[in-house]
Amino acid sequence: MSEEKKTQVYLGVISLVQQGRSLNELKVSEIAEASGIGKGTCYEYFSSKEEIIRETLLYTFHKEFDSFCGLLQFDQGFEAGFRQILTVMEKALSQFSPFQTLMSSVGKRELKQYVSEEAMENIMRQMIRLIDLLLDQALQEGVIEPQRPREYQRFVLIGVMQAYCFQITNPQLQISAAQAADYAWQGLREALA
Amino acid sequence: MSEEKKTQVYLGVISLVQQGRSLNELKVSEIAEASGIGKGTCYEYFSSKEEIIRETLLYTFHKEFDSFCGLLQFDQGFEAGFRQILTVMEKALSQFSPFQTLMSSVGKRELKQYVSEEAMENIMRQMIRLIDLLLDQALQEGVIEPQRPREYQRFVLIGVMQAYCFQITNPQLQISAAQAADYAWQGLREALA
Amino acid sequence: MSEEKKTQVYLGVISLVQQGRSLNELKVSEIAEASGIGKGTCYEYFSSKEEIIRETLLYTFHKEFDSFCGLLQFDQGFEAGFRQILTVMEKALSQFSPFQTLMSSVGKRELKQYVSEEAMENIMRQMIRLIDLLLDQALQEGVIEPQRPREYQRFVLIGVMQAYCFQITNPQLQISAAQAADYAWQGLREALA
Amino acid sequence: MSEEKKTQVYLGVISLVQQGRSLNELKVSEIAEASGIGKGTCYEYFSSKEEIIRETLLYTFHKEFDSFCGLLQFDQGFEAGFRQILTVMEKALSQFSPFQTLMSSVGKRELKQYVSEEAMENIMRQMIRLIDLLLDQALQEGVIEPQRPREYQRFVLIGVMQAYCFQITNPQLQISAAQAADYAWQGLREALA
DNA sequence: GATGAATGAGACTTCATTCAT
DNA sequence: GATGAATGAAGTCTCATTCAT
Repeated sequence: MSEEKKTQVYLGVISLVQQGRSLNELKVSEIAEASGIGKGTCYEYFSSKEEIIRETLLYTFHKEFDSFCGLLQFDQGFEAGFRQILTVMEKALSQFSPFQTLMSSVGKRELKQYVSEEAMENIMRQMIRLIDLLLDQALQEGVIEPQRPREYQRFVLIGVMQAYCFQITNPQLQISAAQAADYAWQGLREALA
Repeated sequence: MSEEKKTQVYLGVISLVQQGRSLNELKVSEIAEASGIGKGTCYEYFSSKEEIIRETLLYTFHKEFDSFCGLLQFDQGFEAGFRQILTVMEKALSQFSPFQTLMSSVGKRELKQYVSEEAMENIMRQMIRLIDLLLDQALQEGVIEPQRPREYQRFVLIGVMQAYCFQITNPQLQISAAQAADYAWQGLREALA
Repeated sequence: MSEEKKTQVYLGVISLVQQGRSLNELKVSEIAEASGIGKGTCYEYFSSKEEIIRETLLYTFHKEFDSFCGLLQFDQGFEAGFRQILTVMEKALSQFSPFQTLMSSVGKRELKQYVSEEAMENIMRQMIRLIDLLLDQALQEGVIEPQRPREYQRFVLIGVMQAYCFQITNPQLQISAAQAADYAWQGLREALA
Repeated sequence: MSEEKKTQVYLGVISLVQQGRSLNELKVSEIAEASGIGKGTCYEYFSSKEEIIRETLLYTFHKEFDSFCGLLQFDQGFEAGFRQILTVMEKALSQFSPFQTLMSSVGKRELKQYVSEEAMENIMRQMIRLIDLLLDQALQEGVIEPQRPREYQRFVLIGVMQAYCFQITNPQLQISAAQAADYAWQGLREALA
């Protein structure tokens, strides 16, 4: 069936990138080989190489975003949920998740070539909604003070998560993941309490 | 003189990228034309297209980093200096500074192809030193409490700066630059005081 | 099939050289056109222009050497066989056989670039073997005296054959092929009887 | 003076070829460097690269031919003179004389591109004249019988000289230069006496 | 539907030649 | 007269795409 074959191609592209190739140097012949299909067959399901890459990016993002959301736990309290997110992000970053891997091989500029402005905005909207869900839970549990404007709350949550990722991906800062998670939690508390 | 011609080429590349082209789709003929020299002349000063791009990245980064450092003010107090940095970053991001522009058109993966691991680490080291300089000033002025570990201090400073950049570059969050700067300062104070 | 396409290319190269082009001035596009295939197709069967030329030389030599050997007749006596060789060489030289044509457009120096030292030595070894076969027949028939050392016999046979070729290819000496063949036979007899 | 500079260039070309480069791969920049002059200066004395190569070939040939003729000795008898020629040829071949070196790097085909048909014929005429001079001396001394036609005499002389060169340049035949010279003399005597 | 041989546009790079100094 | 920086025509080779099987 058509969607299966397409997925086969997505997985081929992902495997190549995970082997260290960068997206814009992939050849159609490589993709076909990595996907276990013939070169010509790619053109039965996609109209061009660019479409293959664009759709692979979208596929990967949705897959990863869904699994990311699935891992979220709102039932064991905000702190547990927050730390769970950090863990998931750390795993994604250190294990080179498909999405992370793909993203690291395209610049923002190229990304726009592949993914429409609209798709990007949609993604961003979903992320903001997720952030707000988390903040709502934190408020309910009284972890953070209610009087702060929502914009500031978002600012802080984004900040600690980004700082966490930065620490993880820059070993020169010489902090363990656990230590960074504690700092993230501490920073969040102090800035929002 | 040789360095002048090279600079001419760097500027040609930068102008192309600022016109919206992405680094890895540039043709040598375009670069030559944008630089106002003949195609063959490029090869008098660089041995390959890759060398042109690599050296342009290094040139741009060093130029920008120097000018960034030059704009720092340590003499009017920490808060003024901190806000100055935010302003500079905002200007760089919103005006598409050459470096920002170039960076947005290469993924991390490609970046490694062009810039050696060692050069990357060197850059990171310089940034950490800069962060520490700022934190030292904040400590001297009593803006932040001395008992916190330096790692945590860095974590927070990086976090607010990254969050600030994130707000600036994602207009969907609907915050003005000034507002975001206030949040950054507030977050810094609350998390480190 | 792969070997057929390669042969198609060999024939293309040969036809170009027979039209007066010299090997090292051939362009891939010309070769492709002369072979009746697309430029890119050449690179499906050969990895570079140099490989095309090298393999064409080897192909042509083997083909010609085989047909040369096939024309040899050991069954009608030494003189008939010897004159047959001269005839074959004369035809090859005057009709611009593929091999002769190719050889005339590469210097020894270039030849070594294309054909390995080992291949050259192998060829030479085969030629010596051929010479010895002829000399053995001459000895059996009593055309030449047995007491001469084999090295001298070879020396003479090579000498008359080379002189014959020299006469053929230098019309200034104003000898007909038939006359030259008679001289070759006479010289051989007198020097070896 | 003009001729001096030209000679400087000839010597530059010769030195390059003696270093193993082949004529048709030389770059003007290399020739200029090897000649110790600027690239542009070449074009003050020659109108093109082809002219440089053509004139170098002519220069080298004439120089070598003259020195070859100069070494000939007609005053110590034919055998001494004949053997002297063999020695000179052997030296030229084994020591890679400039001419020999240049010749080995152009095919006959290329040679025609560089040297006019007329020049070639002229050279051949001179060689025939030389051969005839030698044969005259041999006749005077009674080394060879007078009744043979001149064409046959030439045929034999050319044959032994070519066979000698062939032996020298093909070590696989495993004959020393001295042995080959004896065979050459022997062959000449037997075929012409 | 699946394939991969064939293709040619177009990329990078070289280098003979020019010309301002 | 001497130079070499600048040039662009032209070469080799790649690779996305097509299409006959």
